Amino acid sequence: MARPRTFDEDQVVCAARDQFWATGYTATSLDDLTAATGLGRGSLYGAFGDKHALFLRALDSYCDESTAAIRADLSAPGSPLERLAGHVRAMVSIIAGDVDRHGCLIAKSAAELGGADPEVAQRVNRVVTEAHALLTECVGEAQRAGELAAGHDPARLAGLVLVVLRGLEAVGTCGAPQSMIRDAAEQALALLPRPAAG
Amino acid sequence: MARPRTFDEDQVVCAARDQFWATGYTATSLDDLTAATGLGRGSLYGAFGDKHALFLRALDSYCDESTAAIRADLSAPGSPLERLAGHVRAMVSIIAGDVDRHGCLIAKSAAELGGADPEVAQRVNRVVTEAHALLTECVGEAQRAGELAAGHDPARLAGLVLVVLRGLEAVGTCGAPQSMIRDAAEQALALLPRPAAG
DNA sequence: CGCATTGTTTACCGTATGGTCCATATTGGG
DNA sequence: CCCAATATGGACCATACGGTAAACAATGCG
Repeated sequence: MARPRTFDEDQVVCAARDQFWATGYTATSLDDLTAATGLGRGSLYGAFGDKHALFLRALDSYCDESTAAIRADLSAPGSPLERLAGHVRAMVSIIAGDVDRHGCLIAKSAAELGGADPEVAQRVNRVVTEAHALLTECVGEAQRAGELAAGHDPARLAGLVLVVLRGLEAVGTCGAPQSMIRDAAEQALALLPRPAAG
Repeated sequence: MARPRTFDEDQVVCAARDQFWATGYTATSLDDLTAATGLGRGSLYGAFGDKHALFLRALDSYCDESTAAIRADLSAPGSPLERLAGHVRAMVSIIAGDVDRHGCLIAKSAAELGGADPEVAQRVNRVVTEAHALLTECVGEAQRAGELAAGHDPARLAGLVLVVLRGLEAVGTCGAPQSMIRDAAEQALALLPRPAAG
């Protein structure tokens, strides 16, 4: 009935996301996007609307993958505390291995647009809320398993873990050495309140 | 001998800094800057060079004030641990009171330009290094005063505190509720390793 | 009072921007 | 084979961008 598309929409969103990730929203031009995706302006606008809509699509893709990665880490094999530690260490690996200093697209978008763009702010806030919920669940499990002290509100404790995780990303983006990032993560894990011995 | 300037350079840098702070480097136009500073393009370029140089001046101003604020908090009256806690709570107040979601200009600049602009990266890294040094000094004092457990490397502990501080800012920028920010800060302070009782 | 020197103002420049339009190409249905 | 329908690619548009230049204003010195 009509000419079929020659591209895969998800692949294009992925390419656009990498471009936005590397150069930020404002500093990414339409020419950058056509070059990154291989699509002409007409196709891009026909399929996604405009630059801002494409960015939201790209951001959504990143957010979905981030949340899925957290969920995967926290539901991996192992005890609750092992899974929590595994997630923290996985984040450390990503942050310490980020040679290009692209940072996290969510943090980057929040910094660049969060204050002025409600659609971005809403997405960023949603990811943080979901991450907190997942961490809360895992902390609760660790408490019930006797790996962490009961008597602490798991949501509050998960909030601290979330703050540490975002802090690791932030200092990494600021160029802190890998050793500081690894050390801080291990200290945070070690200082989580354990049950009284015996 | 020559016509005198009609503006105060520091005041102009301050106005430009606020504009960059609000809208970011790339999204701030020359027109925004002339409007914010009240100066014409000629004066701006005559006094500062170009947009990038003016941004670096603005960033330097912000960095200097930030470092000075940390130093002031950590050398306020009170015991070392009280000063450390005072600084953390001061940061919490700033973050929780940031209704406009401007965030921290250093974090914002690091996110937007840190990966591509070595001059920005260097400044950001310097502030983080200085903050770490100041925190290390204060943590060491707290250990010597018996408020924190000896036997922990003060630099490592200070790294964790720095991570938590930057994390508080990051989650604040992401729209986390004030309660989470305050809670996380208090938990972090409470979990710092104390000397064994007795 | 000139005059050199510097600051200020404004018009202007070339370019890059986000976005649109249209001619062309490719499909399936009649 | 033609037509409706959608996709593609590139020319094109108005505007906004960072930056420059030149005319003009204000100062101190001689």
